[in-house]
Amino acid sequence: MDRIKVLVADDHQVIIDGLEAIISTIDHLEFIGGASNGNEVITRVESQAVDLVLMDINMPEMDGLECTGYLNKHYPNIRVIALSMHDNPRLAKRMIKNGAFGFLLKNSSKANILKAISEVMEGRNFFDPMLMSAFFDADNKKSSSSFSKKDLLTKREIQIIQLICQEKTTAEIADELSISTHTVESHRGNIMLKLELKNSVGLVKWAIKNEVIDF
Amino acid sequence: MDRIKVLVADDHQVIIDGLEAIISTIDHLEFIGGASNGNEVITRVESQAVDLVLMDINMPEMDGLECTGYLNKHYPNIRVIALSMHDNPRLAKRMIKNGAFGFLLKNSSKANILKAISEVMEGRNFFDPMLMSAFFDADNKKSSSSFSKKDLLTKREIQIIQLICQEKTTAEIADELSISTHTVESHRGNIMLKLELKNSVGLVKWAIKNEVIDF
DNA sequence: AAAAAACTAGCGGTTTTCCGCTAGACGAAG
DNA sequence: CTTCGTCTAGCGGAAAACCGCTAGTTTTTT
Repeated sequence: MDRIKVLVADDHQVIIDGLEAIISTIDHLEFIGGASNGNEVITRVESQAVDLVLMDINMPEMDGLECTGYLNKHYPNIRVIALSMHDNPRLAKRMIKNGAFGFLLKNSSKANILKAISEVMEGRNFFDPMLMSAFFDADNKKSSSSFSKKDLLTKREIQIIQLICQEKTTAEIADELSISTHTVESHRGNIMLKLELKNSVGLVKWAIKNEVIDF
Repeated sequence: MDRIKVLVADDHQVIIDGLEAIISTIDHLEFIGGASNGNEVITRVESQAVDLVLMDINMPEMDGLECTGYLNKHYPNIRVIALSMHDNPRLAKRMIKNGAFGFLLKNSSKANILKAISEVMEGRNFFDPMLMSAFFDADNKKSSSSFSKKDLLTKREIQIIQLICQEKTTAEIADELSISTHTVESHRGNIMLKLELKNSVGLVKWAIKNEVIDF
C-alpha cells in the first residue's frame, strides 16, 4: 500500500510545522505540504494527489467548514480531520455534517493524532476524547450546580408535564389518568406558576433541558 | 497498589458472566460479584469494599440511573461506568450527570472495556467510540441521506417556527414581522399541515430535532 | 410571457390553553 | 391533633391556538 499523503491546512505556520514533525515520524505517512486557507487547499488538491487533509476550522479566505464541504462534494475520496482550538461540540457537529471524518483538538497528544489518522483512513470516525468530555460536561455544570426548579414539582406534576409533552390535550390527559379535566388544568396552572413559564412551548423546552422527558 | 474491586450490575446473567471473563484476564482487576438490580448493588457496597461498578441502565427494582445517583451521593469514591445496549447520547448524558465516569455499549470490544476501566480509575472519562459516532451521525443521516420535511418549508415558515419556539404569540410575531395576525395564522396552519403536527408542542420538538432552532 | 410557488390577508367558528379563585379529602410531619 | 403539602374538583372568563376556506399580490421558475 502506498504511503498516505497528508496535507495540513492552518493559518499558523507553527501548527503546520508541529504536525509535519509528528507525521514525519511515521513511515507510511507522507507530509506533502501546508496550506494557510481553504483556497490554497483547493488549489493543492487540483494539482496533486491528496489522501487526507488535517483542516483547521478558523481560517481566512475560505474557512474549514466551507472547504470541507467543497472537498466532500468534489473529492469524496479525500478524508478530512477537523482541527480546532476549542472543544465545541456544536462546531464539531457541523464539521462532521460537512463531511469531516474526525475532530481533533490542537493540544491533543501525538498518540491521539496518529490514532485519529489511522482510524479515519480505515473509514471510521475519530473524536478527540477531550471533545467528548466537553460535550458531556457542558450540561453538568448548568444543571447540577445550582438548585433546580424541578425540585419544586410534585410527582403528579411531572407526570402531567410528560403527558403534555406527548402532545396530549387536557381532555386526553384527564381521561388517561382518570381524573377530571379541571384537575389537570389545576396542575397545569401550578406548573406554569412554579416554573414561571408563559406557555406550553416554554414547557416543552424546559422539560427537554431538564430531562423530564425522553428526547 | 491493591487490585481494583469490580462489581457488575445487570439483570442478565450472561452479561455478568461475560464481563467476569474479561475482567478475570487482568491481574490487577478483581471481579467481586454480580447484582441484578440497583438494590442489590446498594446492599453489596454496604457490606464490602467496592472500587468500580459496571452498571447497566435498564434494570428492574432500581434502575442504573437512580442507583448511580445514590452511589455518587453516599459513596463518592466508587467509580461507575454505565452499560447500555443503545447508543443513545442523551441517556449517556443523564448517566454522566448522575455521577458515572464512563459509558460503554454492551457490544463493545474487550479492549475498549479494559481501556474504559483504566481510564476511569485514573479519574478520566471514557466514552465508547460508537456512542460518539452515533451522536454525530444522528444528524448526518437525517439531513443528508433521506429527504427531510424541512425541505417542504419556505424561509418565511422557518422564520415563523423560530418565533413560535421563542414562546411568542401570534400577535407578537405579526407585530415583529409587520404583517397581519391572519398571515401568521396562515403560515402556522401551513406549517402544521406540512409537518403533520397536532399542536405547537409537537412543533417545538420537531424544530429541536431538526435543528431549526438553537437549543 | 406563462406558470408555479410563496407571501399576504381576510372571515367564521371551534377547541384548547391560560388565569385566578375557592375548597374538600387525604396522608405525612411536626 | 394540627398543620402542611398534595391531589382532587369546580367555576367563569379571556386569550390564544387551531381549522378550513377564499383570494389578491409578489416572487421565482420555467
